[in-house]
Amino acid sequence: MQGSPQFIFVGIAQYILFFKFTRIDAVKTYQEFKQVDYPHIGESVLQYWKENQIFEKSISNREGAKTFTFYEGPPSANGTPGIHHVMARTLKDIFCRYKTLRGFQVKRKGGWDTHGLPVELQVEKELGITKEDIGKNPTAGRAGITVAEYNKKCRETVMRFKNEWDELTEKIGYWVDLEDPYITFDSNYIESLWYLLKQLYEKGLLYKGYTIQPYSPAAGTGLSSHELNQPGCYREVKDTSITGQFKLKGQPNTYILAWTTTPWTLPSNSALAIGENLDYVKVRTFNPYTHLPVDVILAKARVASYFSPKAAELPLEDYRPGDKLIPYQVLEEFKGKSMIGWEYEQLLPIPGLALPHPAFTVVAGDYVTTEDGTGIVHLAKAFGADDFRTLVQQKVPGIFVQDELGNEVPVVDRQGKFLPIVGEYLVAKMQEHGISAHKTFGPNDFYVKNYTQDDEAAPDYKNTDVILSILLKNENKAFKVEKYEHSYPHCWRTDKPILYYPLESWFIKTTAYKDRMVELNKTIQWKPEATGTGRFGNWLENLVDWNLSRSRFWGTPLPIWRTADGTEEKCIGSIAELQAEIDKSVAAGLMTASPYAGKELDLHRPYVDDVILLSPKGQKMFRETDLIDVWFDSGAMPYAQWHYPFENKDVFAANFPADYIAEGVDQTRGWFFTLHALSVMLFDSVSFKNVIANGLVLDKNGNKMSKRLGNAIDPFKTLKEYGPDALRWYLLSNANPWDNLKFNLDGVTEVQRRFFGTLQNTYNFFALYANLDAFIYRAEKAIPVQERAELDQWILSKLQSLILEVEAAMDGYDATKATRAIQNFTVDQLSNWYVRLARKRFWRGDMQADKQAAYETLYECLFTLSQLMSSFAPFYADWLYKNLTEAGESGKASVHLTDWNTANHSLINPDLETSMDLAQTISSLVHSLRKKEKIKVRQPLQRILVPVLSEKFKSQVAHVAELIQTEVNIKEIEYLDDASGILVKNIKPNLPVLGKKLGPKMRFVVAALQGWGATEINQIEREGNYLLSVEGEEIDLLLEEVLISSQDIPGWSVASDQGVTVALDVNVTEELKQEGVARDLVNRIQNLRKDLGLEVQDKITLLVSDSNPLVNASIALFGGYIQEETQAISLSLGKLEGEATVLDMDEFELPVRLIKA
RNA sequence: GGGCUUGUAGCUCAGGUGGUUAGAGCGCUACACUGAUAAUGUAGAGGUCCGUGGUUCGAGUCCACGCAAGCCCA
Repeated sequence: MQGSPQFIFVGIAQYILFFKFTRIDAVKTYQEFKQVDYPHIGESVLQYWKENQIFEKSISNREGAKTFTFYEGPPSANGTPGIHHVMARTLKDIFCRYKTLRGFQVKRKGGWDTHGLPVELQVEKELGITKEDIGKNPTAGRAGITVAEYNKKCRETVMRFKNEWDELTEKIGYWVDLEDPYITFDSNYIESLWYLLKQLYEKGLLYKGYTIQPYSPAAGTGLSSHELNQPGCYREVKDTSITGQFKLKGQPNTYILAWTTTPWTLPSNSALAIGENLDYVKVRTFNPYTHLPVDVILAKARVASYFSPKAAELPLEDYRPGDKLIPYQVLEEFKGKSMIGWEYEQLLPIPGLALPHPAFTVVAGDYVTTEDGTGIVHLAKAFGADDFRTLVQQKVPGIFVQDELGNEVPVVDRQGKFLPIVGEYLVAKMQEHGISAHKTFGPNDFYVKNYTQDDEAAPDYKNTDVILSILLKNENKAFKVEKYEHSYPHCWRTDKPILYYPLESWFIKTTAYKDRMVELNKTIQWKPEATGTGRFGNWLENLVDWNLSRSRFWGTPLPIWRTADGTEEKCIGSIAELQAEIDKSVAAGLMTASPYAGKELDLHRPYVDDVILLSPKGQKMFRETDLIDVWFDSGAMPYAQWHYPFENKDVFAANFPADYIAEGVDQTRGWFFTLHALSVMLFDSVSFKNVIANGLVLDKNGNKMSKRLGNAIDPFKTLKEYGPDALRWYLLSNANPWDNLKFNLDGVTEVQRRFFGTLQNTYNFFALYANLDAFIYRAEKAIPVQERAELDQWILSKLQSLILEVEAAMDGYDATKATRAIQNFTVDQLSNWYVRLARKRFWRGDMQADKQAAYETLYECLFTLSQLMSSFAPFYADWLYKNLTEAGESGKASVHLTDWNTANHSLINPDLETSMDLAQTISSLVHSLRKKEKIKVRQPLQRILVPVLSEKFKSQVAHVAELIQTEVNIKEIEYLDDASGILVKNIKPNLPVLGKKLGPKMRFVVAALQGWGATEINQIEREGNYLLSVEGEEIDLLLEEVLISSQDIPGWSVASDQGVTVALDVNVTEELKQEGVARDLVNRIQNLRKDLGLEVQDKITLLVSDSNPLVNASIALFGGYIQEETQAISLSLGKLEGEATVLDMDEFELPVRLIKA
């Protein structure tokens, strides 16, 4: 090596390096690492990125390039981040990094979700107050807080853990712009929202309507679901339940039975719901109250609850009115589906409450069960959320009347009593049926629950439900009436039962764009696909209008002002418009001054509520007090993050729609929907083209992580122990991100050991020898691939295939495939095969072409890997990249600033890859045989036999013969072809091919082939076909329809796998034995060297005891080899006197003396 | 209750369009290698492919009905 041109060249490079980096170990151009501290790599690379602004450069470098748009779904910073956030954020990060390498400019604006109920609840809890206290003065015994103070507190709370979030984001290497994030409480952000709301308003898509909510007539207020979940709200109560008889039209004397625990809703019945897949029966029997014969319909599974089994045998004709047992007979059975559309007569035909078709028909309801009742559910549109939704979807009208303003109102008023229209009917019916009660009822006295403090213990006490049930019994309209104990929600303030009641809300008419949303959804690539077609697609198919209203305090106010009578209203679409309207209002004298005069503009409550505007007709308009759903905030981020359209119109245009977004699958009806809905309604576009909906991160036993149970994984602790790269790699490679992940730290350890450890070993191996040989990679001086060894060509071929595989996976948003492919290449191909077989090339001799080629090949593999893996393990990849490139000074400042190296197709050599596969298979088979025969690999053997059935196969094996020979320590490979005459062939049907041709006749042919011998096989091989007679039919069997293999060599011990068969010649000749001893000797001396602590390059002298003829013969023949391997400058046989080491040679002992030269 | 997802070795996961003997890694057992060495290799054991029916010459794969777990919605 001394004096070679290569050395001089390298020497200069080192010289330069010495001064540039002032390294102490200046001879070493590639850094070597004994142990690797992965967390430290994460920290130091992060530091490097910060100091050199690598993230900023990765974007500014791509100025003018095609854009790849990513939208950040804003997290809420009022809680600390968990391990599942690492998953979500990693998933977001990798595709942005990948696309950057592929030449796109990828801007990623961070964002924060700041409004909403969770924030408010947290503040309520911390202040020890409830919703009732907000906006009230403190009074005796109660806290109180102004809306202004309350919202101030919310604003403070919501960013409380921003620092933790930012820290996590940085430490896991999620590149997103944290300097200039969008914040949903920002005035500019809200202004954009107002603009969008006004767009919807002007399209007529914003309207005020009803939604069925829990309502307390006693308190006169709606209750939120969280108020309803307060402990003690649900109580066991006894209510009158009625099974009503609804008379069918077109089927004489036939009734549908439907059960309700709220009889007061029966006057509002307008449909009946069945379960499409449930079984129903028609039963002939008698009404237990009127004793009239009736045919009734109910779910088959409920028959036993309505009829006594003892009565089943009784003949119908024997029934006498008053009999305890009522006979019954099942007439027919059918599926619920067949009942859809059946018409029935209105149960209570109250004058003025008639409805047109399709009212009073049977519809399908997905919530119908056979757990209680009749398996048929009575629907009253005004008084049940399910009822309302079903009837809206089925376009069935509900029972409502018009109030004096022309608005539709239910027949129960806000005090919880029937309107006179029902009251009058009931008064008349009570007279008609002679029903007496504890008091005289007037038309205005029918409260649906006891809201009037009536004494329930009073004699003859009857509530509205009871009165209704009596009259239904009398009119042959009730099949069963009984007290029923169940759990029913009560108002936490008044203790009175609540009603489900239609309350006013603002809606976005998403249903108007349903078809378009469905259509555009089909253009989105969902990962996994089923979330798009199923979960999201089905949701769109069953879309209802978006209820926008929230009766809360901390959120985006609805920008609609209305007159008190609701006849005039105005929607405000910008701050400027608001200012102008305020000015008008002030000029008209409605306000003395603008509430914002001299103050900072805050569009939140309570300030915006102080604004009174002037209507066109000169009336006062007040803001509708509702806030809007926070999901509108986040769904509008494509526009509002840029303050569109007030600023950045061009930026928005260049970044809409997103190419890619990712969030948890729980966002399907949340962010994914609101993004989609708004873009379709406002821009007739999707808002994202590709989306990954990731699953949950569970603990290792598959349970939900929770801080309370203590099974939550702390991301910061995990990062500290394992570093970011192994963690990210584990999250991505272990399972598809859309499946739930059972998070197990052992898995992270495994990734670290198996993948990163192996890669690191490979790098260390390279660095160690490259430094010894002073090798530095120079692309321009590299040896052309076709001039390199076959092994090099092979690994480079594999490498190109890997690049293609990673590209395909990443272009299809499949990170798991990509990471697994990289890992398999690194561990199986590069480390366990290439490096192992090529090792000797690195440590032998001078720096000739073969050795240089080996270095270059290994370097190119590692270099390419650093780029391929950089999206997934950004810290380690950059560190590896820097270690590889610093020496040559050829690299960029970071792997993340490089351009993607696409695959070189000309280097892909499928034949060579097949050959190498064969080498691996054959080696494995020989190992297996050696084990079976108990002959260790160190013992050389003469030959293996390989049957070859084609020339191609033979040449493919011959190609890698030397490799196999070295790998399994044999002298030669002998090929057995047809001519040898000793092959035993096997024939099997090629099933996929033959199955299509033969179908049912297959099994006869399969049976026939099993009986075949050499004659038949030879014939079909010779002639290309064979006429087979089965079941009296001639079948022409073609050669390509069968598979012929050789799995046996008579007289030999063989092993087979994947159609390859190998036999091993186990005969150990004297010379082979001697060679074996020589190798054993080398092995023992190497161990001795190591025990003595000798360095690789240390020379020794060796004296071997002249005591064993086998050893003597071995040394005579292989002394040179032994000396070379053990770096012995002398090797002599003789009598050992004094100090000697006794080597255990398995079969004998051998004293030697080893002295360092 | 509905929609969707998942169920394959002790554990984590692969298994286009149905094809004969269902694979990998970890773990376990044994052995080998020893100039990548706190590294590595090889082999072995380990399966009712959640269950039951069905379609088919043939089902882990397709269909139906269940069971179990999870998410979302009621």
